[in-house]
Amino acid sequence: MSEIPASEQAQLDAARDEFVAQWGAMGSSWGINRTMAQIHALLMITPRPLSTDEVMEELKISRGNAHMNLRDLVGWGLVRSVIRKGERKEFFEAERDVWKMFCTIVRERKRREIEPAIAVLKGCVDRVEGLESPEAKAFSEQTQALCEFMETADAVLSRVARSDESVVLPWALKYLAK
Amino acid sequence: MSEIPASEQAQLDAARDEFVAQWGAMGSSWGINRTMAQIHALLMITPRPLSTDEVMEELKISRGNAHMNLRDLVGWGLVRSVIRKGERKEFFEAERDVWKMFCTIVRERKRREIEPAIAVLKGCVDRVEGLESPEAKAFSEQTQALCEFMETADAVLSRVARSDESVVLPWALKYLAK
DNA sequence: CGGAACTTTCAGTAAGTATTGAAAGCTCTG
DNA sequence: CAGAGCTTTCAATACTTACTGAAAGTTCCG
Repeated sequence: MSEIPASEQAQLDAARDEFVAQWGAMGSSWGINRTMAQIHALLMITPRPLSTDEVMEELKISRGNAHMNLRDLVGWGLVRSVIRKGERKEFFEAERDVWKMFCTIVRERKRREIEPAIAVLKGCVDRVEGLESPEAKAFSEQTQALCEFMETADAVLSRVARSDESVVLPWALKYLAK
Repeated sequence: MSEIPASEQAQLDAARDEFVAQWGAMGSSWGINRTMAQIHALLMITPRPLSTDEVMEELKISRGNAHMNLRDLVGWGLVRSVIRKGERKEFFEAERDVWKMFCTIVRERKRREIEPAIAVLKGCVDRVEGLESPEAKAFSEQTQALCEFMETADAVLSRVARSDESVVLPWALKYLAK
């Protein structure tokens, strides 16, 4: 049996806590709720599935909170639930491949945010069709430019996130990075 | 003098309000404060610089709020202030070129969010260097993968946002979009 | 210098979001 | 079909973030 000094364990625990806290803070600034980001962080760095109770315990959060955010993460496709045979409890495990994670996030944000935005912009463009005042012209031009931009972004992201390409992607991007 | 029927004006106003409201809502979901996004929207679709008072009036917000958010927008480089000769008031005008806007946002988010994130991740990697337990190994591998990912993203975005390329960019991306 | 015109700050408050904890719902098993 | 074990929901509440409005600060001009 190999030795794992208590001090090393403490050092690791501290690093893990730091990571979870920071990932949570980052989430906030990207419009993602702190707890959700923390749970995600915790699952990413834990090499085995965790139960709701373990998540509650680690992060000192309530059952309701843990439950809801785990569900959301599953909804995003970033976490999957695992049922062990013979156990009634549900366990959760995060996708650990960063490129797959990236593709998943791109795909979801595209669906949840970019596509609706395009619809809204198109609506705005339509509403002023045919108006002749200079103000109307300015409005129409700007909304149309934004709309085209979003459509291009949408198309580019579709290509980038095409799941069967997630193996090539790191390679391609690293090349792009020069 | 050309005719601009009141109904057309009303139609335009409604469309403008809709656009401002929706852009504000979009901002929220991207972690940007609603008012800031609304001011940005308003300035984008107004073909002349506006004063703080005009912004307050249009959006029905307080002076303090208008002021702070205008400052933030200037800080992001999305809005510039214009001083007309002979006038003491300050006016504000948004960048209208969507590709320049895009580059500005990329550059700022990179600086404010990606770079600090890389620093944090590096810190986490360092803290567990040399630890041997399997848990430590898992942690170290995951943080390292995230760190490399962020560095690649950082490099790619640097290239994309290089300001002198903002003319080629639309072309390049439209090509990428297939 | 006095004060008009405008900008900036910030304590207090309002509005919006996230969290808790307890109750209600399932589902399996004896 | 009773109840243990686990999940789900949600009203109440805590926390966070954004906004207001008034006061203080700056700049310019006669």
